[in-house]
This record gives sequence, structure tokens and C-alpha cells, in this order.
Amino acid sequence: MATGRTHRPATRSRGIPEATVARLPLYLRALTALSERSVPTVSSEELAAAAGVNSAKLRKDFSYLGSYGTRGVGYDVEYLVYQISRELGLTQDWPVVIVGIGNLGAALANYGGFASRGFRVAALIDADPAMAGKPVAGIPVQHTDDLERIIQDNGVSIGVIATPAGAAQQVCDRLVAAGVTSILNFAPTVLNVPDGVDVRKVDLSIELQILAFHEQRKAGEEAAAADTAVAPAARRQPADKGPDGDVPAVMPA
Amino acid sequence: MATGRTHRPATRSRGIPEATVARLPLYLRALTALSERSVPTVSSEELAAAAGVNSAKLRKDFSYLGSYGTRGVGYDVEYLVYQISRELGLTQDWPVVIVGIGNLGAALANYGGFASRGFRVAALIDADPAMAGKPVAGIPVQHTDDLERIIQDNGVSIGVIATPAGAAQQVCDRLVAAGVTSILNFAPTVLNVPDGVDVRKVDLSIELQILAFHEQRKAGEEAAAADTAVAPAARRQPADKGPDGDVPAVMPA
DNA sequence: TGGTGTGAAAGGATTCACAGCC
DNA sequence: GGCTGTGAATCCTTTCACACCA
Repeated sequence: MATGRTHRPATRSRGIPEATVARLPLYLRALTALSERSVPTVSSEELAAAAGVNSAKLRKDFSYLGSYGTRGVGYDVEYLVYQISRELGLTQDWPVVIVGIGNLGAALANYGGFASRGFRVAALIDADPAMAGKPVAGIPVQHTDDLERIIQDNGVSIGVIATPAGAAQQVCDRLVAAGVTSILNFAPTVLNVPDGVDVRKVDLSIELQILAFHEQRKAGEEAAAADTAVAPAARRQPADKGPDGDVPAVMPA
Repeated sequence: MATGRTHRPATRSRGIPEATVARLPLYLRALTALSERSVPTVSSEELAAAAGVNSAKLRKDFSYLGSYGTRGVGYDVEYLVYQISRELGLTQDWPVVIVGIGNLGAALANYGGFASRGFRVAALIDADPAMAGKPVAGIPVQHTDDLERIIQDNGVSIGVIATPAGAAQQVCDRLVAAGVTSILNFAPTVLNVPDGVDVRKVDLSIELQILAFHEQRKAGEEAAAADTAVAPAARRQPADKGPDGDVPAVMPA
């Protein structure tokens, strides 16, 4: 899960639970797909299946937003898309800068999912002078020297760090000093930021490591488990019921 | 974040809490850095700071693994690295395949964090015949037609999907049929898998949306908050300029 | 003394189950 | 009859605070 450190004064007492916020984008994606197919209404059961959660959770999540459904009928797709978009702040345009245009930075610059959701890549920044001026995803790369000016000229408040780990903290400090208050960090390092700045991280190798943990467990299902304390590991046959269930938090990783 | 519908019989096997498992890679990374600096021991306070968590949580986490510390002293760095690696299953080699060698797939193939953690990119697979044979990160791309053979020949149990959303489920089905039991999904879609298969997802735009939510809150700190924070009397207003330009929500690579 | 290990308390998140409304 | 909205129960996670010991 990603992480949002800076849990300062608190998670806004009268706000939406963090776990719910993390699922809103999921619902929005599913709703957008329904909208494109011109589906007018959807039940909590159907939408939950499309989003990969269970319906009770979905209804509870929506209850934090308000009463947007109709008993006996379901939810109006278009209306919900609008309400969730507004709640997430996606009805406005968010200029974003990406710092570190290596393989990953280029992938992010080309990522269509940004533009389609209210995000606009305002600038690409890299420390390599040789990159300067070269267009990536149609946007010319600018040099790190101009970072502060770029942030201010574009009114950027969200920055994406895709640099090597060693450069991340320094880039982070400069972004924050220039006015950025939200950072998405892909560098495998912990960033220190002042209060009021949100950081979420995505670490590709961490996700794989978590998978490896469960994979290992499956392998040792009936074979001698790791070592001590053998897991009762019964057959792989969860008495689980429903279609799905689960989805921890996460946040992201 | 980033977790998907893992249908494991759950962590119920008397094992380590899922939240703890998700943090072990974090500790491991911090410990590895200490190890490289030849630091012999570390206290829970110091290690927690390096990993970005608080010390009580760290100690509780470690208590699930066993008593590996020394009161009054701290933890032996090398020993802890080993114990956590073993717990995560990183003392063995995990061959991984990456399917979908677009920008993101290439970035993943080049990602150093994999190799350094017990993961080995066994093969790169793409549906584009023009890609076949072209080396990416020193590994020749192979065609999707050979997917099953590749999985079996290399004994792969972990697959990474970096294809467009439209192709993800199909690729997933083939991976699972060929024997893959853990999947890391970068495609913005919900994957359906049979019991016993774990899926974790990473969605770049979801992370940004969560940041946007918090960013919006900061902006409206004392300014007029959203608009109608209360039950809107003017329901049915889906038109209102719509969510946003709504570009085709298709995928990148 | 200094720092681990851990019961117990507190806080969240998820699930249940059903009242209430269309 | 069908489906939402939500209190109540349950489960999981985090935090506290202190016993215990090298």
C-alpha cells in the first residue's frame, strides 16, 4: 500500500476513512467502463463484482459520501461517476511534473491513465544534460536546474519522483521547497518531508517480495513448512464463500 | 497499495499478519543498507526511523518472527537480514516472466531491484511479432505464442503483467493455466483468478488519485470546502460539464 | 542502564444482518 | 420483491506501557 506518511493532526475527523478513499478510484474505473457501455444503473452487487470487492463494503463506502442510491433499484452510473470524481478532486485539472526520465519516467510520461483522469503532465525533468530538449511522449525534457521555475510557472502541487534512490531525497527537498505538497515516490527509499506534505510510494520489488512470501507458503503446504511452528495449513480449499472478499489495505506499497 | 483479490485461505494459518508481511521488505531494505555500511547492530528506534515506521510497530512485527534481538543492545544486522530474507522466501531463486514489453515492461526488465532480491527475469514476452528477438535489458523478447512453453521450461510461478488492460485477463488465464500461481498486475483492470492464485496490483493512476483527494482537502482548508458537502438537494445533475474530458480510458503499456 | 518483547487498550476496517424505502 | 443504508458485532492493526533481562 502505498503509504501516506505524515499522518498529522489526523485523518480529518469528520472525513472519509482512508481505506474508503483508496477504493474510490477502483469504483470510478468500473463505473467509467459501465458508462462507456451506456449502462444506466448498477446495483451494489454488480458494481462490487466489477471492482473486485464485496458489496457490503461498497455500500458502506458509498454511505460515507452520501445517499446516492435508490433502494430497490441501484445507483445511477453517471451520477455516481460525477460524485466520486468530485470527491476525489478530479473535476479539476492537476498539473504534474515527473522527475527522472529513465525507463520508468518515460513509461509514466506515456501512461494514458493520467491524462484521462484529470492529471496533466506539465513537465518532464531530468538531471542529464544530454536529455534536455529531447521529447518524451511529446514533451521536451527540461533540466533539473530549472526545477523551481517550472514548478512555480505551472502551479504544480503534485510531483512524481522516478529518479535513482540516491537522488530522491534531494529532488524531494527541492520539490517541497518550490511548493509541491504531494509526492508519488517510485524510488526505493524513504523520503523525509515536513508536515503537510503527503507522500505515497510505489515499490515494485516490494510487491514481488510479498508475492514470494505467499508463494513460498504454498510450496510448503504439506511439505515441512519453513521450520518451527508448522502452519496448520489445511488443504487449499478455503471454505470461503462469496465471489470474492478481501482486499486488505493498502495501500499501496 | 496495492493488493488485489488474493484468495488465499488467508493468513489464518496461524502465521504472520498480512500488515506485517507487507512491511518486512521495508525493513529488509533498511537493513541491507546498514549491512553495506558494515553496521553490526541496530536498535528498534534506529531501524524504525530508517524504514519509516515507528519503533513499537517494528518490535511487534519482529515479535511475530521470533525473538531475534538482544535486550539492552538491539538487533544483529546480518542475522536479521538472513531471518527476514528466509521468512520472505528470498533465499531461493524466483524465476519471473514479464508479459507486455511496452514502456513499463521495459522499465521493469531494467529494474535493478529485482535481481538484487532473489528474483530473476527468466523471460520477456510480448504479443507484437516485431518485438520478437529484440533484446531488452539484455534479454531477447519472445512471442506470446510460446508463453506456455516458456513458463514450463523455466519453472516459473510468478508472472508480471504489463500489457494493456484489454489483454490482461487473457494473459492472466494463460499464465495460470500454465502453472503460474502469483501475479503482479500493472494493467488497470480487475483480474479473475481461481482459488490458490494470488494477485497483487499496482495502479499508477490510482495512487495519483489518492494524492489528489488529499491535495484537494488541503486547498479547501478554510476556503469554501467542496461545494455541497451536505446532501445535495439538486440531485440528478450528471451533465454538469461532466467529470472531465473523458479521453478514451484505454491503456498504455 | 537501555532496549527488547508483549499483554492490554484503543482505534480502524470489514462483515453481518436487517430496517426501511422504492 | 429487491436493494440500499447503517447500527452492531467482529476482526485486524496500531499504540501504549511496562515487565524483563543482557
